[in-house]
Amino acid sequence: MPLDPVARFRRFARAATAELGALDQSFLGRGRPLGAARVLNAIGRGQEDLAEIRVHLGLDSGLASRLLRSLEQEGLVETVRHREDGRRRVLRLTAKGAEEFAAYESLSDARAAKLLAGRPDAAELLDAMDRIALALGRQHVAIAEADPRGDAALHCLGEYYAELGRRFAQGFDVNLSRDPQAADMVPPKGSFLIAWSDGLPAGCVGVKGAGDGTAEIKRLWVDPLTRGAGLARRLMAAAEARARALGIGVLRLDTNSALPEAVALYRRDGWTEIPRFNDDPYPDLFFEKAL
Amino acid sequence: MPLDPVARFRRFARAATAELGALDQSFLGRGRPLGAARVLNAIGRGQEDLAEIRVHLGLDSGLASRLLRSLEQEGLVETVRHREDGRRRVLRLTAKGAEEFAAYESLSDARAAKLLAGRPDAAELLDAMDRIALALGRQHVAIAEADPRGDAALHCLGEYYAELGRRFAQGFDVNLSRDPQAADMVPPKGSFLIAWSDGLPAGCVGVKGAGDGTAEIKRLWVDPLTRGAGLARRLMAAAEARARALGIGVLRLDTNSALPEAVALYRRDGWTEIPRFNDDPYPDLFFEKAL
DNA sequence: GATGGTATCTGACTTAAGTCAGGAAAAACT
DNA sequence: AGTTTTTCCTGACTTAAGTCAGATACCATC
Repeated sequence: MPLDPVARFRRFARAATAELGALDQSFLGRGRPLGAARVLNAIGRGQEDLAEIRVHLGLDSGLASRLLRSLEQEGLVETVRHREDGRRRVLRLTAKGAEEFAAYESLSDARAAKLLAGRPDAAELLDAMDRIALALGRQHVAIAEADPRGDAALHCLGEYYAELGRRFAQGFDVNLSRDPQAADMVPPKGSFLIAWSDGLPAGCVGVKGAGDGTAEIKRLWVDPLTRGAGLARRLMAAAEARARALGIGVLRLDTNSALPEAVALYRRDGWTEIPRFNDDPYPDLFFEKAL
Repeated sequence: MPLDPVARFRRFARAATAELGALDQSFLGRGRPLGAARVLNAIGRGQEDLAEIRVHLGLDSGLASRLLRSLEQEGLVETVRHREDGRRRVLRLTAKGAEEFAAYESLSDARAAKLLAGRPDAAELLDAMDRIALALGRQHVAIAEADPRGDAALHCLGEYYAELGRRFAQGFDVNLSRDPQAADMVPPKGSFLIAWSDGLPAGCVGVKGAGDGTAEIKRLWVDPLTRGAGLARRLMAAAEARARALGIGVLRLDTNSALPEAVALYRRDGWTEIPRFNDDPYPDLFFEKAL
């Protein structure tokens, strides 16, 4: 007697909208109509193209224009002519606008914290929420270069090491592996790319440059909850493109046969197996690709 | 480097509202303003008190009155005088209203089915959704008498047997246990109660009447995802109240020391241990309570 | 049967949201 | 250069949503 999937989904939808409606409420309470607050927040989250915002919020062009005008009159937003296309307008928060945006953010954060507080099962709840957010938001993952010593990078690497520890029969100790120096994964020598799912890291890859026109791909990791959507492949493609832009002509990498998905990906994407090129104890497979 | 819980929660909230907004859209598309559609759906879901709906939807009394009026003029809703309180109005869908409600339901169902379709990970997704819906909606669980042979009852009992199988060292085979005849759990002899979480069963308990003023409590089960919120206790209290109403003076039950939470609950709620009163192979503890 | 409280309704508002036709400026195309 | 397309703006609307001050009918209580 399994329950009806549609009924389960709809129960979820009702519960979520009932609770999450409360989060939308934080868009009120600052003396500004919902529409204007939504536009302000879209700009604050980095959308700077009016057309983009119109599509995203589903607004009529006249309405969007008026809402923007009211924000301008409040002194919260300023518009600059687009450098290449004079018809377009680039939107930016003023200092006052940024303050106002921060106020909305902290209202939302407070509501979220309150909903989480005092739940003994918060950890499992958050895991379930991650699963859903990542599944529903797969399309919106964006890859961007990041500091390999930043918090997001450390999160990704921590998860990566933990997974290797689970997957390798002998476990995995970072200290036994040649830890790639972060300095080699910063331009102009190399690069470190993170896949961002709505502001949270969901995957990473490092390009560790040798400084001689070659580099190694390191630390390819994808959050287990987002796997199966081709993110690893997108990360590899982004890493190759970035390497090319940095003037790197040959990429190498080492990996382990205990990671068959990764090995299959490399073979499929034009990597060729080569002999061992280091004495790291963990890898047993080595690949190369000319760019 | 764990991710910030608030950020995770808010990512979830954004992903969910973006996707679930689509479900709200099904409230449009039938040529009726959102407000009226929401009232119609609230009535269709069983809310028949105008004040209740006003609170639930957060409406001003004037607004609620007008929305209701427009539904009446469309011939979708009729109002009856409350039997006990003449100020109140009991709301009911007309045949035409029920049709219209069903149309909204199937629109929503179709959207939900579409969002689920083609997801290879639908099963895990639904588990995560259940967890969230049950955690967020704990307050809204309602206990009601149900047919012990109905689909919901079969679902609960299936889960119950499966859990016993996991918890008992020797496993559990329904056929070895004295299966309570469903007929003994139907009024006036006994009762079968289900805890409903927004239309889906989240727990159950049976009162198996002997017909001589005594009865046995059977099949107390709570969905693992809702545990820890006192639902078992509420179910037991409801079962006792129902038994009392059926003229039952003494309740008995058998249980197993492999189910310590249940045993603790019985002891806490005024049950006293008694000697074995049947030869069922599974139980090793026996309790009684005078009503 | 007077008093106070409750549930709903009515009418007169204000504000927000959404629609639509048209127009100006800039870009893209021919 | 002329035409078309794109991007945004403006003004004149309609509709929905929300507010508020009473009015009406009913209930409970003394």
